[in-house]
Amino acid sequence: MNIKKSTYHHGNLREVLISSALEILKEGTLQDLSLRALARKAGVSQTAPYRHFEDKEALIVVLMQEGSYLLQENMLAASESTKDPVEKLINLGISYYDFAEANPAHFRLMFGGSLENKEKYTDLVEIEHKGYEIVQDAVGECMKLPDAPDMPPEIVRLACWSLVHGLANLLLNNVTNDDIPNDEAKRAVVCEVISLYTKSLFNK
Amino acid sequence: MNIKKSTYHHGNLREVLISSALEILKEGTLQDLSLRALARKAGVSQTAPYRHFEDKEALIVVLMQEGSYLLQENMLAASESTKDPVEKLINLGISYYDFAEANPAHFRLMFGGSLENKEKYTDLVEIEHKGYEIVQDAVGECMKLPDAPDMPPEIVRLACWSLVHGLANLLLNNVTNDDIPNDEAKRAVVCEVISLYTKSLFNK
DNA sequence: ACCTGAACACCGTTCAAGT
DNA sequence: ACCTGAACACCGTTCAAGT
Repeated sequence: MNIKKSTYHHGNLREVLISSALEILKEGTLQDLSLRALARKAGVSQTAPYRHFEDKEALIVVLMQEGSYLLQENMLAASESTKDPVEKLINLGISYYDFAEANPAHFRLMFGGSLENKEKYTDLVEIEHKGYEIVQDAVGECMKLPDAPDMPPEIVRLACWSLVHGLANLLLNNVTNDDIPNDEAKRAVVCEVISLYTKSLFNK
Repeated sequence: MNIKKSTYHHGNLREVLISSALEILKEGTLQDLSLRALARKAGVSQTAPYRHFEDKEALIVVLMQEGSYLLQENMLAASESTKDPVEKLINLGISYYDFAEANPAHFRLMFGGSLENKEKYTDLVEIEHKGYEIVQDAVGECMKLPDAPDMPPEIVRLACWSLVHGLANLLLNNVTNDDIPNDEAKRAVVCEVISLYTKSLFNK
């Protein structure tokens, strides 16, 4: 029968801790994310996680990488739904917002300044770079349009990204006091703002 | 001589705690902000702050209000430096960024989703509303221009605010991996992005 | 190689007690 | 009215010890 008994404990504690952490990010807040809570969930001693993560920051880095993957998957799926370059860019922005709304804690962890010296984590930097490239490519296609602004594409990219990022943050943290009744109305506002933006930029 | 001896302790512990907290926000990170640390700084027992703040959240609300005042002062000062409506809007945006760069921890506290139910705190909501009005007024003046977009002004306001807010957040948290060498270069990029935006919106 | 237990220095918060 | 001290339930992290 060759039953694999949990050797000493799991053997795959690292994976269990990560997926527990992802669950907490899905359901709870950043405050709920602690190494001790993860250890408790896994039925393991408080100090066991330290065999797999040097410290809490190391766990956070992995979660940020995981978040980048998820976000990029969403963005790629959204951009494939059309051939028109401006629509592609719009869909990219909306999918960015959708990710933030669906994963608020994860989004905050990724973009809330959790890391003091991000440059240290080259893997993370590399993965995030792929996200930049997705935006860069989409903006690049739009810049070929006849009415595209006469500006360095990096500036246009940063502008597009800032708009969507700011929009997601403001709506996520309930900063705007426009009486937006529900999530559906929120999303409609997002579409409107993004459309206004691409129209202004590319005259389309 | 009528020397006011510190009655039992200070008498003005509340004010001392608030200004200590502001110091911590100025010099340190959000993690450094704790009621116990404030009590220690004031030379008072760990539980003394609870005579002046119901809980940590109550302190945070006061700090958010204080931050809104400061930000609004900066914005008003910046917008008074010119008569041109578009320049006014640009200066407003730059002053917003400058505040974030000069007060990163305070900025994160204000806009990082620190509060679960902000609606409960009517004083805070009211103060923040004044900030919205500053932006609203500036955008309103720009909307009178001949080439202004045919869009509800609330949408244009949210778009302007989102752009600047996103820009501040991305640069603050080192999310962009463009090799921007120093703070001066960062600020130049901010000016460039904001100018691009107003030019696209108002054709100016 | 992987995990435990005790320990240290932190948190927020409550509650009875002191002036 | 304002503050203290002890206590409880949490953190992150270290270190010696166990399997």
